[in-house]
Formats: sequence, structure tokens, C-alpha cells
Amino acid sequence: MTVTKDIRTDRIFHALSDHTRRDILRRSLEGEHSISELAASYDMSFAAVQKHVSVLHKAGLLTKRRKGRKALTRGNPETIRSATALLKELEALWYGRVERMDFLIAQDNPETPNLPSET
Amino acid sequence: MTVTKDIRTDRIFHALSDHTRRDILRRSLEGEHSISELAASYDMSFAAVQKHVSVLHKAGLLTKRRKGRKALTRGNPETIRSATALLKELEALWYGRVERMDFLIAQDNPETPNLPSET
DNA sequence: TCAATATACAACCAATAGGTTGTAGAACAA
DNA sequence: TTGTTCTACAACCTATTGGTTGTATATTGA
Repeated sequence: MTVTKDIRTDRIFHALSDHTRRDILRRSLEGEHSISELAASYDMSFAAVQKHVSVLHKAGLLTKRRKGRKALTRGNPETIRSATALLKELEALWYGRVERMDFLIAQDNPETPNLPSET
Repeated sequence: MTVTKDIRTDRIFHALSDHTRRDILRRSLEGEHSISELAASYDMSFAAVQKHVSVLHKAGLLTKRRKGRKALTRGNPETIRSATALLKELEALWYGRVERMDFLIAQDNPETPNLPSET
């Protein structure tokens, strides 16, 4: 229990922040896949895919089991649910804000909120 | 799935992968805060906090509006919802897997799934 | 007017991320 | 046995991240 919750959460979102890793996770949620099988799909080396699997594994987003030579990966829905729960908590903060009427007050404000331009 | 959408998603999860940024986001969801006001809470320079705000802004997780000298940040629940939706889709893949009975077949397997040891 | 405040942004630096190639060993197939 | 497959991991390289300090500019208040 050396690792704090914050660091665990950091690792989960970091693991999710790469689209190759999200793709590996999607496939591992649908069924078991060996690393070499996964690696065949991407335009990068086996070692690179192996590292992506390792990042997902260390984040707890997937489990591994040995079957002969193969290391079979399987998505772990528990960890995904914990990330979803955290996002729901963030959303709830905003809803709380609506309840306190801050949102309605803000609607009277003539200034336009500034989102970054697409790049 | 478009490349640009992938990049936008990468940015959202990357922005969420730092606990200082998650804290800034929480506070910005509860109400508006100027950057200097936020910066006072953290053990780092104003410029560092400004960079964190910029990462959140570029990810679309918060909006900025000018009020005199101040740049007021406000959390954007829309972007959080889009991230939540993506995680829900991932969870759904796993539920789909249950429907296909893969999960029940896997339960017969004697080998124990391997999660990484805490470090 | 002038000092203080708030922000923006550039330049710099160490650590980490994401890729590569190479080496080694275990498990399988013939 | 021997060659092939699959994984693990080290060493290396470059780009990015997350922090710093310093400078410039706009706004406010006395």
C-alpha cells in the first residue's frame, strides 16, 4: 500500500491518453489477445507494443496470464469503472454549482467564454 | 474514428493525468477562479500553474474569460461528459463480452490473472 | 503619474515518454 | 535435437513534459 490514490489515478489517465493504448484496451476488453497478436496490427515494433501493454498493466487497466509461450492480456473493467466514477464526481461538482445558482448568474454575463481554437 | 478526434481525446486524458490539474479542474467546476488565486494554493510558481491551466484549456476542460486584469477559469462539463462517455463505451465492450459467454468460459480457467504488484 | 497586481510568454533544464535495435531465454513443433 | 515463436528487458535516441527564472504588457488603485 505504498502507492497513493492520486498516483494510481495519474497512471490510469496517463495510460488512457494514447490512442494506440486505448485501442489495445478495447481489444483486450472484447477478448484475450497475445502481445504478438496485438503487435501485428500496429505500425510499430513488437517492443513498442509491449511497452504500451506494460503501461496499461501497471495502471491496472489490464491483466496478464501466461498460456505457454503466450502472454494473454485481458481488459479489467474494475479500473475503468474507478476512472468513470472519478469523472462522475467531477460532473457532480458542476451540478452542485448549478444548484447554488452560480450558473444562472453567469448567464447574465455578456462576456463570451473562451475555448481554444482547434489546431 | 477520425484522427483529430483521437488527438482531442489524447489531450483530454493527458490533461486529467496530473493530480494538480485535476485539483484545478475541481475548483473551476465549483466556481470561477483567477489563475493567481489558484496559484496561491500550490507549492509551485505562478508560471507552472499557468501552464497547467493552459493544458486544461487546450483540452477543452475549462474555459477562460477576461475580467479586467484577471483571467477567470471555469470548468467545462461538456468535455468531461465526452470523456465519461468514452469510458462507458469501453465498459460496454466488456459487458458485450459477457453476453458472448466468453467471460463464463474464462471462469473455468484455473490460471490466476496477474495484476502488477504495488510499487 | 506611479507602484502594485495579473497575466502572457520566452528560454532554459532535468526527467519522462515513446520509439528503436539487440540480446537472451522459455516453449513449441518437426 | 534444432529451428521458430513469443516474451522480456536493456541500451539508446529524440521529443515532450513539468518545472524554473526572467521580461514585457495591461489593468487597477492611490
